[in-house]
Amino acid sequence: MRLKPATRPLDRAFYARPVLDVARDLIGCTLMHDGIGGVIVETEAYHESEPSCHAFGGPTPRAKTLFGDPGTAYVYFSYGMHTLLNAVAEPAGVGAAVLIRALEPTYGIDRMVENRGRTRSADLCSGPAKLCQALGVSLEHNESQLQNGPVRVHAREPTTRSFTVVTGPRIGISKAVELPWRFHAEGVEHVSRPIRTRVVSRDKR
DNA sequence: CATGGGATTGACT
DNA sequence: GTCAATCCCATGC
Repeated sequence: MRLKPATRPLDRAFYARPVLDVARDLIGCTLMHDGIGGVIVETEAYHESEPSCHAFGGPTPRAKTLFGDPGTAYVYFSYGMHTLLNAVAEPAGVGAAVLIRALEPTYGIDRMVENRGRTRSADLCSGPAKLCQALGVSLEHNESQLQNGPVRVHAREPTTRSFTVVTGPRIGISKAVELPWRFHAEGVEHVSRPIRTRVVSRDKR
């Protein structure tokens, strides 16, 4: 059993691309915090041009992070109790980010169990708030850098199996619900909710 | 300053 | 399937 990813963190250029590309390509990469982490299996894209994005109303105090440098962590508090983690994408000045929605638990699983108060693997990181709790990601990490900060995203590891990426509508929003901006690895049980979707990338690796 | 709405989750019918 | 918990932040007066 490995203790940490063998690959380097993704660099700023990875995030400085169209947010849909970043969302798709984050599938299969590894999210880490404090020795705890897993393979990203589900993401959603948000962009200032559509009303479900927090950047839609411009750079308000909360949303200003979204307009910052690509690769910045955007962490915010939702429903009075949940923390959600995003990776800021597109060039600085454009408000866009990728919500990390689910992981396949890989590193520090015993500590995930501790943090979550659940034992089943599929209950540890199968949701955007669950994975933050499992990894200990909190509001303090807002505006930290994913390339070299406490929370990092590593490039796809050679040992990660190949998979197909599928896409469909985003979850839990009330505006722009029709956009197929949710991505996940097909057939993975660690997603927040399986969906009927179309294939965008087959046998990715 | 007062109000209302969530990019969710877990418990329950 | 339904529903409450709980608080930051955006909006409006």
